[in-house]
Amino acid sequence: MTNTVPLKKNYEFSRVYKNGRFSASKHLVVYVLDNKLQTNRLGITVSKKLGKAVTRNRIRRLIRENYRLMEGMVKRGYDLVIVSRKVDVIPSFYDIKKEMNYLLRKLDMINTEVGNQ
RNA sequence: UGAGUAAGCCAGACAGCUGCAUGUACAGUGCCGAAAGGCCGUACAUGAGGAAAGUCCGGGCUCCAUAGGGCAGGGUGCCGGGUAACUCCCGGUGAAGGUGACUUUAAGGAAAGUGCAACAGAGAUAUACCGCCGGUUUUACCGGUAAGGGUGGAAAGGUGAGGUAAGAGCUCACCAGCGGCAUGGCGACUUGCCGGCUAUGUAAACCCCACCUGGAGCAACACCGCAAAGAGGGACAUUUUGGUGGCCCGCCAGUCCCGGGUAGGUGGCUUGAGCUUUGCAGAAAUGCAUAGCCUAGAUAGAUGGCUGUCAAAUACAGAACCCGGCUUACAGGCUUACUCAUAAA
RNA sequence: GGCCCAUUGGUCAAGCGGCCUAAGACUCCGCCCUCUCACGGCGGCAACAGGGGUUCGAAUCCCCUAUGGGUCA
Repeated sequence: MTNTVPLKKNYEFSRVYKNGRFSASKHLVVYVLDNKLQTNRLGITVSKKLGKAVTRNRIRRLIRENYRLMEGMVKRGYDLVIVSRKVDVIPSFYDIKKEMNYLLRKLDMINTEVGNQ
């Protein structure tokens, strides 16, 4: 993830929740806010209500891997927060991929020239 | 073959592509920096568990006094051993359960004292309702009695015989309980003999006895930087205030509180009561010796993703200062020893 | 990560080991009152987080588990 650094502080998350645009699907919610930087900042939220440490680690890793694979297509200069919603079964890699692609396109975050290559 | 008991082991593997963290090496005269150094890149090595979990105990470590005294509080509770220590482990004793292999066991003291024992029942730590026996002023009283009935979790040892007006440890035998002596054992205790003739239960109720126990926790603590403070207001003057924690003493300091303000970094952070092999001691837990090994260390938090093969494999579950235990969760598979039943030889 | 606390009807809650078949209030249901509704009156349904242990007897005492919450930089 060469163009992305982690989003760390609680007040940074709060700013994105309060001021940013969002879009939701079955398993995910994505928040986006312009950060006026050269890089993107990514925060992943998996609530303790979703399960124990192994389950939460699994979801977080799937989200992170999918973001890594489509990072080249995402526009730069934004703060992103991806929240996992409560579900009964852990979603698969391809579910996450499909939903993330859909949500980022809906929020106009995909760089079309790179995406068409 | 079936049923079971005990002890122990494994916790998907391999291959390909592609990511992450740490360490080591190398290079670019790339970027930042005064420098030390840091960032970026490539290669290689290593990279979660038997419970990492719950936080129920015990320690190491750090700070508070070098952890001191007394009271209070808390914990443990058959005996011996092991250990750094333990509410742990091993072996044994007693008791309970099982045909058995074996399992379970908070198992000191009720004769130091206090409390409690609802309802039922005549009576609950002492008693006389029905009854039995004797007597009389004969249909109800008095006396004796605790065999029998009934109540209860528990009714002043149990069974049998003698004895008696009827009965009773009143007497005897056996059993149980208590005390003494002896035997075996380090000991819990066992076995035997003798004695007196009876002592409700509850201590996971207060308590007594013995032993242990200072408090807090890596968000401890140490250092650096920024900011703040050093301004202002208030308290105290050694019988006070704070460190100090449930209290008192003792010790230490000369200041302390309010107000204002608080988004950083480094160390602690992994070589340790460590792991593996062999030998010796021991019944075992464990100890000693020898040889070899280095085996996660993150800081929004690293082990991931996809594909293929194996009959199937997403069981429970993710290190956060580190160890020793306990408890709880758990798919499937394997090994060893033993018991019972049935059959065959 | 560490240290603490709590759990009783749908909700808020009281409860000396036996008087507990568990107080009370709100809610809900039925009846009465009223022309009707509300208020009021009468009656009813409904709970000790789960599992072991101690005890004659446990909501209460002890242990384990689950869930919820607080606090520390």
